Amino acid sequence: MPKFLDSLPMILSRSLDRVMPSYRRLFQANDLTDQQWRVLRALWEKQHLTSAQISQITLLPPPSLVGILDRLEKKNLIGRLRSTEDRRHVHIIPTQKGRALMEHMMPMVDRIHDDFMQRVTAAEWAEFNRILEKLSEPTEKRNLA
Amino acid sequence: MPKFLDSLPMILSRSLDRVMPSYRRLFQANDLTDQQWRVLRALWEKQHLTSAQISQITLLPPPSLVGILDRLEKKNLIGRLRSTEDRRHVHIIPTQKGRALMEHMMPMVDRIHDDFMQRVTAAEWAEFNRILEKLSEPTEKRNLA
DNA sequence: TGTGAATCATTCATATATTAACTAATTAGA
DNA sequence: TCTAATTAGTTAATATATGAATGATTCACA
Repeated sequence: MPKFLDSLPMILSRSLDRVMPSYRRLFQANDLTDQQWRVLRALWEKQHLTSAQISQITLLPPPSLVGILDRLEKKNLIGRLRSTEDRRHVHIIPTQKGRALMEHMMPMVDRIHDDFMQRVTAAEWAEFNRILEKLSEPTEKRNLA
Repeated sequence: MPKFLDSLPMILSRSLDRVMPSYRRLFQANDLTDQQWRVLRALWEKQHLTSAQISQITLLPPPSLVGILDRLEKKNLIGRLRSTEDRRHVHIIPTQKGRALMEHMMPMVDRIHDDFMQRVTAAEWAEFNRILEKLSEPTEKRNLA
């Protein structure tokens, strides 16, 4: 008798609802939404990404990404640059101001992450990821096994 | 060096993105959104809930719930009934049509859940829940320990 | 017993999610 | 080489999320 609250979607949603506020306080203090930070965070690892790549990394659907990039551009945190080789691609590049904000925030974001990690052992974290992967592994991949 | 994609929010978001499509196909076949189904699902266990109770159970924020209830009411799946004892409360009750839809869908929703559960052992599922609870336990509760 | 605090549902403004469709640019193949 | 199929980014329509504020009630309690 699976209870509603113990279903996989509800468990994951509830955890997200509990985890996000710690991050969101920091984002709001820097006038960013969760999603806007995700885009900057993706650009932290690689300063030169196309819109499609950012969508893949951040899990933000392309139609949403358009508005998010618009607002980041309006705040002068990123720039859009249409590719010359393949004119369908648009390269996203952080501005000076964007890089400065990222450098300001990254240590605090890492700190929040570390605080969560301290709640469990390294073995528990590994086990958690292993089971979650089994639970949510894409069906296509499963059929190959 | 915590990588972006391995952060708790991204891991949970990615899993949700992978799990939801299985459910969403069923919801769409019955002309429901994820959130609209959540409300009906809550009314499955208890056919008499106030708006605030539904918000707590479903994790749907009150401002969102207003519109969701509006649309369920327009589809004649639920009814709103203002309480006589405390006129601030609004009781939400499934209609005949709503109950019929719930009874039609519940077995299939349970089936999807069971399919996910078959991916892991009972021990793994328990361990998963235990670790996730440690990871996302509210701060207030943690301070009491 | 009156009055400020708390509660419930709601509205408002803005940002994002979802699905379908559309445009411009590129590629694949007959 | 020319057209059909693909791809990247975008627009459109509708639904939901988030945070602040409001209106109507009810509660706490001096």
